[in-house]
Amino acid sequence: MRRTCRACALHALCLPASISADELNSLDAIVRARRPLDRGQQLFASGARFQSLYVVRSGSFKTTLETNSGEQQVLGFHLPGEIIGFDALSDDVHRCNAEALERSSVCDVPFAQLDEFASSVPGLRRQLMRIASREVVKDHEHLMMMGRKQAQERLAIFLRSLSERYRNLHRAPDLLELPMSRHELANYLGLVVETVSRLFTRFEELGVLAVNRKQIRIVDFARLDELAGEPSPNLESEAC
Amino acid sequence: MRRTCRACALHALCLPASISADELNSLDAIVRARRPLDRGQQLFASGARFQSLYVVRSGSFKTTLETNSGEQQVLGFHLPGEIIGFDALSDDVHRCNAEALERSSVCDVPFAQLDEFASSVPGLRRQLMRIASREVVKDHEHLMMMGRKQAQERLAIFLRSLSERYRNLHRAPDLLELPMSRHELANYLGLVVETVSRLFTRFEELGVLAVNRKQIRIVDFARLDELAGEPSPNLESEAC
DNA sequence: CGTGTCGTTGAGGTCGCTCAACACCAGTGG
DNA sequence: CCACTGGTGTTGAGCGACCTCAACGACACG
Repeated sequence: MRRTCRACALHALCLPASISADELNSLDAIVRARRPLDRGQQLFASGARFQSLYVVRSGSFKTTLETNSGEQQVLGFHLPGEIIGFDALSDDVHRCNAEALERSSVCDVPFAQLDEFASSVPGLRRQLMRIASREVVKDHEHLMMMGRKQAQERLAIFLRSLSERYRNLHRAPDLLELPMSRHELANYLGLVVETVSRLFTRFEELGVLAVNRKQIRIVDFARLDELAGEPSPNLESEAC
Repeated sequence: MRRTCRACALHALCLPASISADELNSLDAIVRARRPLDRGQQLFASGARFQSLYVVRSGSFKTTLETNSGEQQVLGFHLPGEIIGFDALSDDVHRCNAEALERSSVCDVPFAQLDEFASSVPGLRRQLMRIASREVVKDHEHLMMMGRKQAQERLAIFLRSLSERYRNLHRAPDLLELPMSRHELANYLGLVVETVSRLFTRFEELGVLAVNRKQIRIVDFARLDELAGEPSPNLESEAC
């Protein structure tokens, strides 16, 4: 089960990006495997002491934040190659919950050792900051979606972005197997589940998607872009 | 105009936190002052090449993201001691706009030199990650507000949080001098300006605030907490 | 088959948006 | 001194996108 970073398919997306072969071996010595988590199991909980960053190796996770009134806000969904836990670096306590959406496995990267190692490897140091920064950029886009977009655009933007992430993982970008429930998706989008359900129906009627429970096929990328509020340049709107 | 980090009042909040006196001098050699910006002037624009992180020294800034349809989303407001530019570390290009809300000054911290210096100073390295992580935590809270809170709660949460930041800066926490326009505030909260205006009126009628244009006085902190959706423990709601 | 979870659909209500008018203030120029 | 202007903030009326509530259908699991 334990494999080396070198042999890992996620190599280029992950921490090892842009470090040498020698250094890769040292990193391998730090990274620990972890027994797979089942659907619904927590990787860590808000308030827990921070020790490690986690890299999704297979499956998927959601991170959530609890309001003081007990509701949850889904902050993000995390696919293989993505790193979870950066919010905990601020004061060594996890600030959100991370939960497996399906049977999933992670690499456990003890931060103290990683930081120690990074001090001598500028490339790794840089990559760490880069990934933390990407988290910020991702959140900013999420914020823009929540603040300025209406329901239809939100779902379209989400599907497009998920498709893009699938492409980066060398999965078919038009065949989305949603790991999250409608409820979790709606929550992430700042909507209620009924609205999302109606949108899937509408998108199917428009010939943009083929929906079968959690299997979504994107039929018309150009129109999906339009629905996302980004009129594709090569396809003029019929109104003009 | 140019002052040292050592003499700076923001010392403890900023990058120098938890580094030694010697190291502080080295940091001083890196940091460059910059001529003050007037209200409306941009510190950097989205798409610009990233060279420096900026620390707000006086005044205040907003960061914004532009949608593809040309609208803006305000991502955050930045008070003295706060650091702007972390979103640019992902690929050395600024991913948002930063604009002065009033006459303001910043410290310019060239990142290449900072990173170089940080390699030999574990405390600084750690502090850099800490601040980046705080940015993530802040965005997560903003997201929760946008996703799960209604208008009244949003404004109350914002005012409470601003008051807290004032307290950290040793300013009176009940006397808020809002540097942003109603429009910018509404945008940040994911609302329209009319809604925010009505809320200020309502909060004043409720005896929670005293509002005079951009000068806001918090009259009743406990009730503001209630409006923020956090029933204060020592003050039971009159309904029970 | 019953039970529970999840997703879909319908009917009705409401919070916040849209649109429009007006108040307030500062700056400008006669 | 006042009129004029533009920017900013407030208020009112009406509407609509999304939420709420409720029922039902589909599927998994015992």
